[in-house]
Amino acid sequence: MTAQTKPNKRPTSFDVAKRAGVSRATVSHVLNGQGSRFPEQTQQKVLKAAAELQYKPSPAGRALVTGRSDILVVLIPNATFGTNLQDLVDSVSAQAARHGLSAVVHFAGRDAAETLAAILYFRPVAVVDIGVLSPEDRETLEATGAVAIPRYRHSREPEGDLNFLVGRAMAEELLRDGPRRLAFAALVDERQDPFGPPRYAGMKAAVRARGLPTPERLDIPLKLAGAKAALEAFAAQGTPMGVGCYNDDVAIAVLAAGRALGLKTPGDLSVVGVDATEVGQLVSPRLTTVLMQDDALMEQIAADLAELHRKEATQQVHDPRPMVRIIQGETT
Amino acid sequence: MTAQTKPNKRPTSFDVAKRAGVSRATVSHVLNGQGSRFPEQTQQKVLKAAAELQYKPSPAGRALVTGRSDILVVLIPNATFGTNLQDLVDSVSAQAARHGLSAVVHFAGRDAAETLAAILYFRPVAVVDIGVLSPEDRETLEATGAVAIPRYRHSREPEGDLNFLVGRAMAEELLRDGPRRLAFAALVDERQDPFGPPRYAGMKAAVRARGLPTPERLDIPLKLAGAKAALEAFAAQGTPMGVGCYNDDVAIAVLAAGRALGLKTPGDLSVVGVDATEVGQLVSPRLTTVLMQDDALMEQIAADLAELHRKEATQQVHDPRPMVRIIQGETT
DNA sequence: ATGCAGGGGTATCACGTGTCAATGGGATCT
DNA sequence: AGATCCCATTGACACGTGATACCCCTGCAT
Repeated sequence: MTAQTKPNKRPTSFDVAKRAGVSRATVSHVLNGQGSRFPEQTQQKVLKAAAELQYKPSPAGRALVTGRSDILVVLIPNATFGTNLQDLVDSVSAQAARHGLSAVVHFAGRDAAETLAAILYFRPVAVVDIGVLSPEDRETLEATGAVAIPRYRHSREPEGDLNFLVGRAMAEELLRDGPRRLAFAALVDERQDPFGPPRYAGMKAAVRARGLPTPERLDIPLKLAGAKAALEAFAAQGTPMGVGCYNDDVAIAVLAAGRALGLKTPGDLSVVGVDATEVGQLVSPRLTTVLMQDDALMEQIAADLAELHRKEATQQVHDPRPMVRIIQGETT
Repeated sequence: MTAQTKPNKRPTSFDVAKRAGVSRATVSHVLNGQGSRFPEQTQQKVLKAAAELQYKPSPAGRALVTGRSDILVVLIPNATFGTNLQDLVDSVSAQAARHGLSAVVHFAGRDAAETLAAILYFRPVAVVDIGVLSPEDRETLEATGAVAIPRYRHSREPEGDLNFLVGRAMAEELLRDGPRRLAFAALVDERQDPFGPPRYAGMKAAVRARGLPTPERLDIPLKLAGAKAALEAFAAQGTPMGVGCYNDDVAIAVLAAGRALGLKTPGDLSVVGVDATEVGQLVSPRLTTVLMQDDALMEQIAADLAELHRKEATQQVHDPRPMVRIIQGETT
């Protein structure tokens, strides 16, 4: 077989042009939305040929000439990857695919600079960032031409931040049946955690509004021994007490520690988690927890994504109503 | 300012060449390992210039000319993303970075063809696949020049599969104190799950070896009501019974269902989970669970990764010893 | 007949890289 | 001294695409 055998390569725009009987430039124009200048018949020829060959533009070629890839990075805080974040990833991936983008998940590392460098490597069209990047990082990112999503924060005030509201809701639930000593149970993990501080701040604000002493912060590891030790010092000051937890997993650890210390729940120790995890509703006692439903955030992300491949700037989504709801369990 | 202002672009290999006083071809040769042909002095000049400019080759340009990107895809089964998988991702990412590759996480979707297409889009150097891809998919993948990692399965026999061993260990633990009726509690989730079947198979094999009736399969949702309904039919046949669960979360659901049905654990209902989750050790009763420690798999992946940018074919790792260990809890 | 306008299409450049084939020059061999 | 060889280096091409500037042709007005 000396004859040239087809190396089974993916078709290029040149192949499409040949099949459609036009030049490669015409193909490029038609396929990139500039086709309105061409008569209907020509456009159809090109579209038909492209479809028949299952032509997909080469990402590398496109990236080389435009200086930007077709990649959308979804930046995930490394600390907590629960069902809700997974749903976010699924949703964003689906939307990205619909807009011809390819979504890529990236877990934020310990080192912010390293994380940013890894992202910049892809020269992405946009980065979906739900709180990992600092304002400076976002600025650096946008200086390269990438879009940081969501583009608008609905509020610069802490009171508008969803995680702040979560903290406040926890404190209010814990103080429902009267004043108690409160604490915030943070996650002990070397990975960075952007959500803990605002939740703690929310608790502190709610407590301060009632004239009660500032809740302290406990670092709760997800091991019984360590959690018990961490809770012991706080418990030694007397009961009853209430602990608002970073998430349901931490709440379960606090409950286990309380059990080991012989504390009654909710009598001596009441606990509130965050996330409304399935597991949290399956343990005994069933967890009281906070469900966050950030419709505004999701809508804003969807809107930003939709407006991405048009040139228009995104409008701020109309009705920002972050929602926080207490799921009543048996631990408060 | 009519003078040309530096547009602050990233340096190209041309800039490096200019600074080092050599040609661009020389730069490319030195930086791609072919530099042994050049005298030490020239290499140092190039390396120094590249370092000073912080030169990073353009992924797009490189991908365009080589037909392959610098991307390593880590394919994750969508069903279960626990701490262990996250550790795997971390480990692989770090190794990839060390070899100049960029790791990208991709969650397998429901549609296998779609997942494969999304992967192929990146034209990755390699894909780390711990059980999602079918043999045909792997073949398709490798036909494009990508490497499917791990390259070797240590055993084609089911007895060598780690998940099979997990199932067997669960059955043996459940039967430790004498024969009981067994069941496998599978995850009810629309997302695909590659690990459930081999675990179930392992249980069946162990049970059959003892001449006991085949364990049935229960679909356990992670909600109390649904889990209770699913367990009720099985429980109606009489006690005692033992349930091997897909993972610790399912095990917790089974325990909750048993509690709701008034079953004693471990008297009437004994339960074994998988993964040795932190939460599993914090609930009461503390979970008996199976810890998988697949050193062989991790070593194989590391070896494959290391040999990737050399041209050599990977040797099969020397000592394949998949390890499965029972963590004794209070549920058996 | 000549100029003009504009629709329809294309030649060509630029993007940044890896690599083959070729060049020049110095050293060695005959 | 002339031929040969090798080493260090480089020019040039190819990869696939988006976009700018240009050309050609037709129809119409002058």
